[in-house]
Amino acid sequence: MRYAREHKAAVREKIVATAAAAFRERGIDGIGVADVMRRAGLTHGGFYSHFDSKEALVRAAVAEGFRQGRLRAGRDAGKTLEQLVRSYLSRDHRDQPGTGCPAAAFVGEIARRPGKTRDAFALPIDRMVGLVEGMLPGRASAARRRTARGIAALLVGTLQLARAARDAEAADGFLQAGIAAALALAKK
Amino acid sequence: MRYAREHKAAVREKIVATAAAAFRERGIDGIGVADVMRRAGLTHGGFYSHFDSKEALVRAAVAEGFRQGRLRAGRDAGKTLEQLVRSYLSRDHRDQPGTGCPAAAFVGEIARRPGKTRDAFALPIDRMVGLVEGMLPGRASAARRRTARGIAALLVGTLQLARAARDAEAADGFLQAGIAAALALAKK
DNA sequence: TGTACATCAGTGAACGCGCGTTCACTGATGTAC
DNA sequence: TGTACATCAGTGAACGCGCGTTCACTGATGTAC
Repeated sequence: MRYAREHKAAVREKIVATAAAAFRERGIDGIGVADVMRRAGLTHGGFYSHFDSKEALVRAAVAEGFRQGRLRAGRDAGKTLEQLVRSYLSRDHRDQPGTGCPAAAFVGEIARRPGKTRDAFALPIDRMVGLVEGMLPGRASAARRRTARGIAALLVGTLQLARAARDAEAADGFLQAGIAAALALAKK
Repeated sequence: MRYAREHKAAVREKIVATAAAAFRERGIDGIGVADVMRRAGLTHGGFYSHFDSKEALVRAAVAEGFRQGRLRAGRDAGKTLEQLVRSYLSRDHRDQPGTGCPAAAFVGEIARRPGKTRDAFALPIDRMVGLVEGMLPGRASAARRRTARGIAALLVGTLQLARAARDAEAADGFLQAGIAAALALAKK
């Protein structure tokens, strides 16, 4: 059946948004093309009229995840660093990877992906560091960027360890430790 | 052919050591049973006389990785925290994931693994935090453990971001930032 | 305005491939006599 | 000490399954007349 003018672009957007959530929840290799299409309410055969390959979808989904994510420049620019850190290292974020930070979700897999996929990851990471940097006191400098990178790495590492933890004490303990450490670094 | 008394245990150990490296290099889902056996100089059919399933090997390999790893209590207990941090966040460690820290290698995948595998990860993480804690100044306390957790998360996050980076400036920049941040946290 | 045709997003069966796992078999060595 | 047999780690073909990808087909709608 033939569809109206903007139908295709809307469907593509739906597939990308579905994939962005599914990949973050289950890992890139943990979700197949057919799974994504089913979640989007379609059949898998039509996938290749939207994308050249699964890897092309992965690239689009990584970018889309950062666009929605908790560290979106637009949404978070008005926040203080403390608000951002507490939101990032919240139980809610820990328990909802599908709508959470793609940096934490993908950082472990991304190094094994093709170059173009790695590029789609590297640029938003730079923006994430820049966002943190902009919230730090003082003027822009190499030292401020260094601190921002440290805080970004701390956030990503903490969220992952909290998600990996087996008991509530450890899972909450990492979140608390991450918040305290991030605030300490910000004040230096 | 029948083999001498301790042959089987030695072969099992070889399979586990091979898997511990291969899983860290390529990810758990990135390496198959047949790959591991081939790397160990065997054929895949014999695998199941050593392990009940691939997941049983994963558990053994995770534990083995921590036993060899850069944060082994025995090897690193004499080091200062600064020495440990500089070794952990070295270019060498970044570029050699196969012989590197299993915490950084597996933390992203482990949450999606069965409970027993997650247990095999959680215990060594506790030991890793304990090792860092023991290197911090002051007496044991909730605050000291919190700082140790923050430093552990920072190390893991930094190593992963450095490995994911696309250019040398970012890859080295994260390592430098992680070292500076870890030392700052330790001094607090 | 009404009709015939072209379009092409979406369908669902099928492809080759690699995965984890199973199994009948092999054959060097330990054990029983 | 020498011989026959049992053992069982390792081999390699085969299993079902799900993956990414391809393809002939469908049919509602846009376009041409």
